Amino acid sequence: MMRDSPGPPWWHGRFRGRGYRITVAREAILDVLSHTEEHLSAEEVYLAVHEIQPNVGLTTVYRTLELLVQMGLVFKFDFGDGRARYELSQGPKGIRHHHHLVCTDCGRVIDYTDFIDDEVELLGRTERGLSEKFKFKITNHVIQFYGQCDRCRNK
Amino acid sequence: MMRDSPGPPWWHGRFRGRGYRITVAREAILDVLSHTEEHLSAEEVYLAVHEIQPNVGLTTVYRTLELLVQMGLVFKFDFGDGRARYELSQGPKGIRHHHHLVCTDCGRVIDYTDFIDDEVELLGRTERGLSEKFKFKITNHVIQFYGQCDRCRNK
DNA sequence: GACATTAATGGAAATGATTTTCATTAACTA
DNA sequence: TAGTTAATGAAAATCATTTCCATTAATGTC
Repeated sequence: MMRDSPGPPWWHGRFRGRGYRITVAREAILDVLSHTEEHLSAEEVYLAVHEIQPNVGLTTVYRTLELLVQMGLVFKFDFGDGRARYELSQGPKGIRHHHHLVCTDCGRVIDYTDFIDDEVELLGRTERGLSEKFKFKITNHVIQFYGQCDRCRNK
Repeated sequence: MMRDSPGPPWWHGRFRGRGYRITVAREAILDVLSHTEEHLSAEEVYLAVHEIQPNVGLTTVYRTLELLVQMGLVFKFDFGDGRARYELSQGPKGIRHHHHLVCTDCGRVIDYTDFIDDEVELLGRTERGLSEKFKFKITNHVIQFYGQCDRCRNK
């Protein structure tokens, strides 16, 4: 994996700009999020953060994740297993934009990037149309497919 | 509003075919769902059902909604307000296929049918591609846009 | 139509994710 | 370095959803 570049993390500016403080807890949470490929739940983030900063509480993790979602730095998903899942929306490395394929039997989630270009193109067009018609300031979208994965189908 | 056609409701066959019983509670729940334009939560369905059949419990509403989702008769959505929302997926009247636009400030949800044809076309194509590549049996999809509605923007 | 079988039900209790409260701590600013 | 106040953490509260289990009622059979 690529080594992190030196100097202050890319998101410091985003925080300072809005008057948010840069704290140990926030550093740790963003560190965890930017070093995983998975769709972590709040508790999973908490456990991972605990390895680095044992005195960061679960409450803070929830609060911070919510803040990051509001700021647009993190996407929040519902894959139907009763807990929210979080994912960095972008980053210095420019995480590849993807959508999700969810198995309704076992809960497995597959990130796919195929067809993304067409999807993004259509979404952009739709977004512009909807913004105009309904006077919405659209900031985000979700596309997900649900079904049964191969493993579950052959059970 | 159009009067319901006489004879047994359209969904009786779907139930009988799978060996599910036709009960008072299920009749009432489907009745409520097929006479609303809204995205009801389980509790809202319960309250509406209570008007017709006061002895149907909340537990049964949850169970039935889950069953209907499994059967594909009902769609379950998460609009981010902490409770699931349910909507008849189709019906005798062939409810217009639509997608959702959600205000992240006030929670308002707008159903839109604009651009639906293009969306459905693309989704179909994507669905076929994904099914093949990942060996998924895709049964459903979700598209939603999030943003700030006009009212909330001018506050 | 009465009967047997068993799916379906409902109320209470349990669960579990997320939020609230509030006293304490630690970033930032002057 | 001190003052201001946003941020934190632990415990308690919330609240949607699920589980348990004794009871009821839908369906097929005689």
